[in-house]
Amino acid sequence: MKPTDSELEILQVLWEQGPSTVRQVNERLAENKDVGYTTTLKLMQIMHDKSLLTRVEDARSHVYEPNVAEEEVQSTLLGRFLDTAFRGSASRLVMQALGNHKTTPEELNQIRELLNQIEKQP
Amino acid sequence: MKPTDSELEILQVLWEQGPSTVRQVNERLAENKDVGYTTTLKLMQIMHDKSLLTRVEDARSHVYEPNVAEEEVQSTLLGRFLDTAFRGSASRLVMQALGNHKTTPEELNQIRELLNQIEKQP
DNA sequence: ATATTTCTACGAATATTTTCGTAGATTTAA
DNA sequence: TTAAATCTACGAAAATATTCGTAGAAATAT
Repeated sequence: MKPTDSELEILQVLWEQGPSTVRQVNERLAENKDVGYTTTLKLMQIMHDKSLLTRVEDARSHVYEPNVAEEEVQSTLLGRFLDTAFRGSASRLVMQALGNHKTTPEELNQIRELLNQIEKQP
Repeated sequence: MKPTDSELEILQVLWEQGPSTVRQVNERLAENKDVGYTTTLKLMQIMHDKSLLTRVEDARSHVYEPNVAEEEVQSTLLGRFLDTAFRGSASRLVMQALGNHKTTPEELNQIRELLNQIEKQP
């Protein structure tokens, strides 16, 4: 349950646009970078072997779906990232993330609410 | 300026304990995982080639220092991570980080202040 | 009906990262 | 002063990740 970078890219596409064929995924990826069809195919086959994806083989071209939830994967990756890049300090990561990147007032409020909730818990 | 995972581990040690010899770094790493001396040596040599580290060769055993600031590297990695794992949504990352990991009330207040500052800016 | 396109499967080339063995120099210990 | 230990440099093996070519089956177009 530790997708590589390329695998994560593919998961992103599937999370975003739902069940898709290899071609659909490849076309989406090709918008941003140079990648051959069989490359994407092979990766998705590997991901299927690893059970990162499920697929329906009824039709001629198989239709793939993520077999892992976005939040789960994010959580796993975040924990890892927190350790390797921020030596475990969640607050430092949060401050950097808020400082460097645009966030809407609405999102800021959401975060504030979350802070309150956390503080309420004993 | 995009250290690999192993390179990042070494940078962490150097950021934490300051200028160190290969042996010192290796001993620190060996606390957590199995790693041979020459493996660490080779990595640090590579990092020196890439200018991730500087070193003083006066003594018999060279003393290495990071040649990049922790915050810079974190910022670079964070940007990358935000894109690949959270599709660019800083707020989602922040919420997950706060939700999943222990944060002290003090840190929560720091974050709150930061939120206020951000909102104040036009 | 035949040719072209489109698909899967799969092996293997490439690229990248990580690990380590060996050689030779220099210091330290016996 | 010889032996053992410790260091650097370096090449190359091993592990991992990425890319793509080719073959054969099935569908589509001519």
